[in-house]
Amino acid sequence: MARCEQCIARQLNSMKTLTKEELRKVTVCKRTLYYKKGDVIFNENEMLNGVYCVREGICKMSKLSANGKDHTVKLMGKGNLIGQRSIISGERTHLSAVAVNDIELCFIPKDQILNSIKSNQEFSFDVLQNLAQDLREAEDGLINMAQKTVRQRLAETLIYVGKTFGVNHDGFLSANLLREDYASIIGTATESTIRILSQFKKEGLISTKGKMIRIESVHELERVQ
Amino acid sequence: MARCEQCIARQLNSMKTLTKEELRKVTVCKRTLYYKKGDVIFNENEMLNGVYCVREGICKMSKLSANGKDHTVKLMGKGNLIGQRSIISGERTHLSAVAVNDIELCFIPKDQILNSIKSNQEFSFDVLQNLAQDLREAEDGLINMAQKTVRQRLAETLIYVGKTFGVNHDGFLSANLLREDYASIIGTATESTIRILSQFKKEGLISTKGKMIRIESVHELERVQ
DNA sequence: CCCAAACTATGATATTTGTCATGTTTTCTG
DNA sequence: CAGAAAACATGACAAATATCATAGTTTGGG
Repeated sequence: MARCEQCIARQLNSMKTLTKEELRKVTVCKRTLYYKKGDVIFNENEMLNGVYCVREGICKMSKLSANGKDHTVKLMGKGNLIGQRSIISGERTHLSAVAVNDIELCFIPKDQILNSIKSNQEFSFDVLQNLAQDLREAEDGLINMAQKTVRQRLAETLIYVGKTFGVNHDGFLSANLLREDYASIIGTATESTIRILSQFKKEGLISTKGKMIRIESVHELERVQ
Repeated sequence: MARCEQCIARQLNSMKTLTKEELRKVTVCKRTLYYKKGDVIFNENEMLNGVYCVREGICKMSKLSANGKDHTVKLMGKGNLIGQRSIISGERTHLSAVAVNDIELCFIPKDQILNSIKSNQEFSFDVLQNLAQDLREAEDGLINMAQKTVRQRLAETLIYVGKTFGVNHDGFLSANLLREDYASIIGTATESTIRILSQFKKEGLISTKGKMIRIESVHELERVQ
């Protein structure tokens, strides 16, 4: 059984503030789970029994709309805690979690988290700050959706994906997202995404090789109108 | 000096869980402020020294975009705490707060709030749950912006404003918002908002008298496509 | 109570984005 | 490695929404 004390993912979230004793308990009660690309971790409107800490891979949090399309609210990578909001509010999930590529998660029972929130003030405040950060990001996303063009949102998303999930040895974005995934994030049709990627390519802002995308000029992407 | 123990607004937010001793302290250090319609409580990118508890009136939280328009992320009414997120994260504001009509606020210094978060576990957890709720609302708003038409968003906003801020004796919405305010909330042009309100009027979903709006059928508004 | 300013209203037109159709390329699997 | 499925790509057209122009109506301050 892998020891949580040595987990890198933990350093990236509130669990970095857990005491040694709490970490020992987590090590004992956690379970490591593996999902394949496309697998559903949970659906909308489910009760969760714990949170999932991402150790490897990318997971998308999305909601299905009436017309059958889904919108991706955010991507979760190494260190992100999936289901944290639902556990705290005690409500059912309002988003589904789906593996974008093969992923490895640690499931931590909710009692463990809730107990630490109630007993460990430092942990509790860190969770509070994390939620405040998430809230800010969600509000900023809302504003982007309202005020920016599809072109601008796609440009920003490419930069974000590059910064957050990095690039491989050739400089191509490591997060191997489909055009459809990008469309779901920026809230547009897949065809529109493809069309704009073609424009970006013509304008020299990006280059592609198959489905892979390489950013050629972050600077110019930032200035897209 | 008004005593916080008896304040109705307090019952509507996390401050309902403060101890008598804490409330006494808040009563002493709080200041009551009055703003006129259009007054700015704070701008984007300011450091706050405390939170503002809405006692009366409505305040909009919005962000200015590059093209000079602003987008309203949410409306704050009686009991809402303005600036809570910024105080918790320790960051500057990312939204501005502007009075939509004449309002009365209580300013509470941040130390008072932060001390209670650190020492009062019940209060801290309640704030956590509030943030979780805010996060859910922001994410839902993001999805609505991406998936719904302007017509649907306007219909939902009218229902929301009716439920949240009530109606006057004639059944007209009490929150006396401008067409421009609605446009800013749903993320569209003022003209589009006016045009759709005219459609709703023709379809019998609402009626108007000057700038005032009365919902004639919540049921049908909910079904707008 | 009158007038200016602010707000509401509507038409004409432009722009953005979505939808449908169709073909090509890439990737996966036996 | 072949064939099928999935993903990518692009054109033509439709729909939604923004922008600009212009006019009517309401509201608040002197």
